[in-house]
Amino acid sequence: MPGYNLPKTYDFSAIEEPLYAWWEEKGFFKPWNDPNLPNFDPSHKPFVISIPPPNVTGELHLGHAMFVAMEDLMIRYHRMKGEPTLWIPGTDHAGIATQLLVERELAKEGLRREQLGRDEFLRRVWAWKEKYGNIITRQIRRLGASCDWSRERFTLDAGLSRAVREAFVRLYEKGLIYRGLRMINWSPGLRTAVSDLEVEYSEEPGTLYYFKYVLADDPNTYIPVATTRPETILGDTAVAVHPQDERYSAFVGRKVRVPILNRLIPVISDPYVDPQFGTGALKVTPAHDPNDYQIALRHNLEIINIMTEEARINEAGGPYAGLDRFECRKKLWEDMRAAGLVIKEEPYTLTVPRSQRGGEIIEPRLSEQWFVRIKPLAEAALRAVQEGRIRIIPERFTKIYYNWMENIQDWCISRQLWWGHRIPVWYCDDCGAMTVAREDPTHCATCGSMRIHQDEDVLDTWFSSGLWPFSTLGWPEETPDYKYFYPTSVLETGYDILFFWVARMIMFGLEFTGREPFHTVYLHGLIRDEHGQKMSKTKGNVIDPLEVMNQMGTDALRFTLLVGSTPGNDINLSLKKVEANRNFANKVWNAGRFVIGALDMCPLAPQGAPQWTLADSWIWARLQNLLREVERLFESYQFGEAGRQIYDFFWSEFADWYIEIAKIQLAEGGDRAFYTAYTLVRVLDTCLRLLHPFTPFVTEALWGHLKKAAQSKSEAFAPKEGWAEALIIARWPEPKAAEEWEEQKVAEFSLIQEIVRAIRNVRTEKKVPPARKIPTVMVAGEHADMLKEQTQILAALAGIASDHFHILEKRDTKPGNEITLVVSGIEVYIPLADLVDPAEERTRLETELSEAEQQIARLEALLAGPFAQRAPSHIVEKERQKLETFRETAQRLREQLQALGE
RNA sequence: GGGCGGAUAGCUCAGUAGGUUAGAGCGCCUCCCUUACAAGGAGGAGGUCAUGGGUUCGAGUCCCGUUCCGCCCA
Repeated sequence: MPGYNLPKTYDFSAIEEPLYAWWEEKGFFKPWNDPNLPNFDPSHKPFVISIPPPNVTGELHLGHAMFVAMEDLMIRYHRMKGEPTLWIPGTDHAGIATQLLVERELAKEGLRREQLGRDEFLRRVWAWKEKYGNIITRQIRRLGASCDWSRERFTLDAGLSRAVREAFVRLYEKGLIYRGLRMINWSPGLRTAVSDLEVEYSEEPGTLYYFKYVLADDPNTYIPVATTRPETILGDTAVAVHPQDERYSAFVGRKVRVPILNRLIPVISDPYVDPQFGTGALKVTPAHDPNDYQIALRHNLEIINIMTEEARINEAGGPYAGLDRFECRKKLWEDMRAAGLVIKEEPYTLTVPRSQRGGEIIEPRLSEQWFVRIKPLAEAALRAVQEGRIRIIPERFTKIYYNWMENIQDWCISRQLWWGHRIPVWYCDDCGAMTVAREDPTHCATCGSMRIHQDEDVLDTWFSSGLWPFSTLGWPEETPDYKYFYPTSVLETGYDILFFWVARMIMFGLEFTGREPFHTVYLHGLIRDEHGQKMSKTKGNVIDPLEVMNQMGTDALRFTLLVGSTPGNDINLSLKKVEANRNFANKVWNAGRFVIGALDMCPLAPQGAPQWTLADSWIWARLQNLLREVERLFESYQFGEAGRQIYDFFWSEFADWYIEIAKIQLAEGGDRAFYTAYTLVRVLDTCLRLLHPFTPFVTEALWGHLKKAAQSKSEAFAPKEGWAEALIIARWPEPKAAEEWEEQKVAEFSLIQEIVRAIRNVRTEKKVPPARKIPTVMVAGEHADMLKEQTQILAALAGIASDHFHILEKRDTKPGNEITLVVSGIEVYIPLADLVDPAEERTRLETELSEAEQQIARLEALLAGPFAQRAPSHIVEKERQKLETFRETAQRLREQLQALGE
């Protein structure tokens, strides 16, 4: 009995790693149709996903687990459908994150990167990357990701760097990249610019500070002004009021004195000022506020920067120079209070810009940076979605995408970091011209001078990520991979990076390749804890996917993520759910053990043509229905629902009913046993295929055992197309149109199930010991023949004593002292004197009768109304059938009650 | 301020072709170690599908309004 040689419990820990190694070694992760090989056939359409590149120095979290599960599901599905399938893995260099990590390490040695110099520092980062860079990819393997590792890419690889260089130069040449002095978001901690998207705004309690702007020519008069950031007073270059504001019109054109510094600045009028806010007079700090900067441009105001890169006050701040921005706020305010310039303070809720990374307060800063002129790119990207060339799932995100694309601002792409793609721009020390080149230049393109130096900054990591779908395939080279695999098929990622990444890939893809980089965008939700809270270290509710896999297996985690989620919606993950799915994997394993064992209990070959039993036909019909459902759901990206249906079929129909009945059929021996084993093998085989994209390990392992057992038994158990080398490349089950006989068999089997449940129910109610067999008489009218054929099964499943079991068409003797059930018009009598209490029996029958009568009344009303005329006939017919059955049931119940009354 | 999502069993959620007795997992109650599986089996309790209207023969599902929770953008 080979089935029983398998362990009783599915032991994932012994199976996962070797299985993954085997898949990879066998080359199953590579597309079977490879444009680099001689037998390549370009006529097959490939299915391609490029992985959302994780941070090269990162470690696995549930977000990774989610996208790997989701993408591996799609990849395995398409691979099994026979499409040449490619999933390109890789990582990105994560400029800021990685640089921070290495700087932190340096700090332990008491070093700063400036002390090492750029080259030495970069050498250290690369060393770091070599050392820790493959942790994340190893962890991704652990999840079962079937990506083609021979094509792995890294954003700082030579090839991808070339793509970045090419992209930059092209945009520059088209005038879509420019350098300019702009108000940007500055991260004082990181000492670099960040993009708009990297800033988060949070409402926080703060203070509104009211103070006096004293008139230069009249020390006793002042304009009251309110601010949330008093330290910026040091950089004020005007006070602005609304042109129509009569309170202040007399002051316009005059000068006021900057507190403490005593600089004289003008009072101006500008419609931007909101007379309702604060005092209605606005202090203008052009170098430290985007709106003030605009005002300054309109009025030609002086622009005074008062802060260093680290947000300390610089020499422009006079006595406050050297103070941190918040220390300065306190000190200045105290000094102003002492000088009698303070009016009052009010609690005020402010909107604080914070760095998405680290959370420090972002400082608006006037600075020279590189920008992408985004409008033309965005317009094309907008059209691609509007015209349906790219579809976003779930659909509601298209609106969000439109909204962002329509209001997009130029993208600040320069970062004051060292780790990244250095901006390919050289400045001439002689003529001052810029040279922008694909190859590092040796001299100035304008004057020929050799005295040139490269821009110090690097590009935003997302700039290189935006090229990912094609840079990974060799672009700008027209490589065989690029020509065959691009455009890719589906881009799958979390909705939180729709703008950061997806939108930019679409813009860049269209701009550089002239094609949409993918036809479908599938967005998954974020993973939260079991009560919907965001996971965070401070809350202590972080679930480590590696730990979960160690405890419950990769399949359990994957199945939980896949089945517990719906497109675009967040998922609340609890370990209880993972545990339930571990149990499912174990259920599959054990059903497999049974089927494999069954092969030993049947003959090698049948004597005659199959005589399918009701159960055989039923499970087959249900399986066919499942195939149709799964196909429909996969096509509409409803993977979770598909998984749920497979789960339900496997457990509640195949395992709970068919396997139980198969035990009886196998015991019959002969052809019955053979065809039962055959059905078991076929259904299990099909289920394993359907489940494989969800739970690759347990299915592959079990399928291997099944294949071996079946092969060693007889070729008669092989699938039509023969046994594939491995489940991962076995054929996906294709659905067929429903056949005539299916409905009838399903209906008949439902009746069997109903009867069995009714008897089990009454057994429990009457506390009949499980082992006790009970006598039973069924009176089944037109169903009698059908039920007779199922005698054995009914007896076994309901615990009926075979030699006291009678199925009749009609009953002529009067009912005696017995329990009576009526199931869909079929009478079931259990003559057990010791169990019967006539009063109880009467009550039970009355309750059931009243329920039936309620249904009859409901259905009669329904069928008497407009429903009968308006609803489709098959729906009406269904209700008529129901009514008929209830009437019959009610009639039987009345007879019983009458008999009881005699 | 604009947009989006959610509200279904004690908890977490499915229910995306509208079909008339609303499902799962977990939790709870009863019983059972029956040779696939106690990570299991059998039975059971538990829901006016947030709310008010509308469309329809028929609404958890479609439309409009309201309330609460969450997210995104400005």
